[in-house]
Amino acid sequence: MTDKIDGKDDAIWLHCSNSAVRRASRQLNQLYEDAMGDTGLKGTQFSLLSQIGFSNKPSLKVLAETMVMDLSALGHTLKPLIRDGLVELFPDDKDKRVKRVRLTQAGVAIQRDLTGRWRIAQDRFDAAFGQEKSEELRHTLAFIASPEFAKAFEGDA
Amino acid sequence: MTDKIDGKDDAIWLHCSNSAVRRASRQLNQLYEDAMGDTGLKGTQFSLLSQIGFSNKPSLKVLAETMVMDLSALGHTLKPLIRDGLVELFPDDKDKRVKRVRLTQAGVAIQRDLTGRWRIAQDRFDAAFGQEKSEELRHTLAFIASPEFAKAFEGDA
DNA sequence: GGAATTTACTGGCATATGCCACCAAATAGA
DNA sequence: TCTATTTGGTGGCATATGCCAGTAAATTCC
Repeated sequence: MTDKIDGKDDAIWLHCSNSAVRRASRQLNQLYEDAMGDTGLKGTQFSLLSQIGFSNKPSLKVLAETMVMDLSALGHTLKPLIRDGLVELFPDDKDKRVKRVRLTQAGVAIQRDLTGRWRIAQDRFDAAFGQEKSEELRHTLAFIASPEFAKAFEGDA
Repeated sequence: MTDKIDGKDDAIWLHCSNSAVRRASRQLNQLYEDAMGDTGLKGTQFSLLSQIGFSNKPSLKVLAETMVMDLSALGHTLKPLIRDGLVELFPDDKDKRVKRVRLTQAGVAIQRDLTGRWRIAQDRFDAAFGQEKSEELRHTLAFIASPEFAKAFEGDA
């Protein structure tokens, strides 16, 4: 039964929510980067810069949890931003294990610039998808990304 | 204004659909891989194996488009699967530029095994999220991943 | 207070993805 | 037919992410 009838029978992303989300993610990444593109910064980097801007000097741990990212993945992802002087790490006063993150001046400037470009992309998304549905979708996705959802997914028994 | 009031003011994923999808994607990847985990294969590899199984010896180009992936990215992603003998490439009869993909016997077996494990994860997702909403979400995401949506996003003018 | 355990990061390794430069085959044009 | 252009893939380079194995600092337990 491996080879179905012939051509485009079925598709994994119509059955698997994980595949569906990843696939949509690739598309959006494309669309948003086209719209913001020429700064050389990626969509993820914009997200990260923005979230760091929104936050108050978060520790790597906290930022990673917030972003629903592995701590080490966050560390890796920050490297190019640190190298390019957009972000900097500094030690916590109380706990010497902890490193906190903040935007540099350059980072703030870039983030501001990116936000303008991002806005265009987001407006296009809302136009194509519907403003209301857009917001609803983001909330839905935030729920899926929440610890409560993870608990419901795993825990229920 | 870089540092807002204090703690958890706002979040980029509540404003940016792209960030929202990526973040949810990270969570789901985690959850699904935990549930399927011990085969050593990733969620993406399951998607790919499944889609190759669903398709009829697609060319790399076609498969890439179907998966909404960059052609070269697909090539890279297939490498470990080819190396491990789950998938194989073979030339097209007519067009010597074209390479087609298919599962090997081992690939078919693994895919079958993975499908069983995946089903558990998907059932948990449906249970936690709601069967109906789950299906609806997949359709929504398929729409977002569609060329029509890309056109609407870019083209409208 | 000192050993055992936990916590926050780092570094190495592997996959996931994309862009760009290049190559070869196929196709359009003259 | 010969040349210019288009197409389908590959390889190199860079970021995105995650796991695992340390490491050092903090906390828990005698």
